[in-house]
Amino acid sequence: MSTAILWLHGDLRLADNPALAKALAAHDRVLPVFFDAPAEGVPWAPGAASRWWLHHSLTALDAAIEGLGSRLIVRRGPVARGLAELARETGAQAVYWNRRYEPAQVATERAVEGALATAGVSSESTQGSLLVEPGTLRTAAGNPYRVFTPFWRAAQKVLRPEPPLPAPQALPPVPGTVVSDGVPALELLPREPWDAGLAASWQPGEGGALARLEAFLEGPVARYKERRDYPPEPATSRLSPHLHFGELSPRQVAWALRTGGGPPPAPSGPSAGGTPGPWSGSETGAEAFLRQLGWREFAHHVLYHFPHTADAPLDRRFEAFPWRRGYDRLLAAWQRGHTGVPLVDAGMRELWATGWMHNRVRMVVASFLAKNLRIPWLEGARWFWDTLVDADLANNTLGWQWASGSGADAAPYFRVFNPVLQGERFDPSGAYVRRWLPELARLPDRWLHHPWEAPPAVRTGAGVRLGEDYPLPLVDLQESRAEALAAYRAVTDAR
DNA sequence: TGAAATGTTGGGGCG
DNA sequence: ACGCCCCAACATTTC
Repeated sequence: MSTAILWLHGDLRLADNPALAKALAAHDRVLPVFFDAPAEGVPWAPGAASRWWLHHSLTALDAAIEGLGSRLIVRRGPVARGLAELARETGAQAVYWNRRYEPAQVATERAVEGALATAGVSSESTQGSLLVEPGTLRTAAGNPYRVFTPFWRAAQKVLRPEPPLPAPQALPPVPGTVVSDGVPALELLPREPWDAGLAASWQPGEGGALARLEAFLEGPVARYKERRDYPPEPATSRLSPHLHFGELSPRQVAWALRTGGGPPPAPSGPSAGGTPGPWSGSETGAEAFLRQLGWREFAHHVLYHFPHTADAPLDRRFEAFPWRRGYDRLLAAWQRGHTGVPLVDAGMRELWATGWMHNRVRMVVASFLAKNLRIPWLEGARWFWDTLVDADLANNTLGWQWASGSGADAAPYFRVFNPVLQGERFDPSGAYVRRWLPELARLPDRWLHHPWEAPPAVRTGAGVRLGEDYPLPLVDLQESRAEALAAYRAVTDAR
């Protein structure tokens, strides 16, 4: 009897899992194992919201695996030694996993390969978490892409629609002698019960992921292109945490977009060089959403090639940026949604309450932190890391580098969002701000996004006393914008 | 996947 | 009728 180990590693699903399929095809027995290696103090160890999600996702996965006649083995790290020991215990000949591309994950996989080689066990890794394997795309000059548009153009040339692999109908049982610590032993849930808002907003696990995908395809995707930028509307997919934990693969999403999300793009055949992109004219909702998956690809690609960017600017000139000093009070106000700028505060409160924030608002709050407050973007990245259920090192890093102007893509430093204009443009009815800032709900639309400029009588009539019911803005938007531009100019001029 | 300043144009009020 | 000015609307440039 041949035995394989399936090391689950950021791919908490049974459908479209290449490592699982490959292991099942080649072995009589497949032992699914998850390792938690929560070394304290390690940079970018999972935050509180991620740990909450992981607990529930693992619990769901365990139940699904039991439904197929097996069970999930849960153990504590370190992974390399743990896998070698499990192989010795069970006589496994091979370990299968799907590759991941964050710097620490790459290092862990190298360590696993070394330990398994020493133990005489073979390593079998497959690609399942991205549409395009990092390292395979290069510019004409042979460099990794740093700008999204040419990256995505190149990616589309190699992308082929592929049907996802089906989930197995059954799994061979794990021998009773194999010990699992169980999910609760990982102590992933918060001690203080602050997670009610998360539980009300999300259903972690493969079932929840597929349900969310189906709901998106049945409704919002058709008008995704037009509505995705409007925070009060339920126009986005909310698939990000499911994708992060691998409860759903991008290949499943891409396939569903082609087959179930409106008319499939015209078959363009094997790419003829020189033809315009498939959606050079009018982009459909499905295509616009696929482009967002493209940003996820791009983020992973950039972090893979520039691993220092998780902690330092991609553009090294920005290491000399004159950040504000002594910003504790301002940072705390931003984190809690007490900046006095309604769209910023609404976003930060949505994040705290639900573990998620609309993408348009993420850009606005990030610009406000890095530019108007001139607080180091890493502080924002760390807060997002701890509070987002979709916290993902590649996406978070790219997003913050983009917003701070120090990183990838053609995002010039001088792009400073004006949160008042952004509010008036993307939340014109004020529904989003009123939902998250009930203390401002009675302000008329005209003043909702800048209450400090409202006539006193209007504020009184709406029951808003600035400085008491709602704060005055932490900084003057025009002044702080000018200061940010001056600071950025100082850095970018000094080559 | 900006915002603000600056430049240009054209309609209309008015002397 | 004509020129002048104002200014909204739009385009371009700059940060």
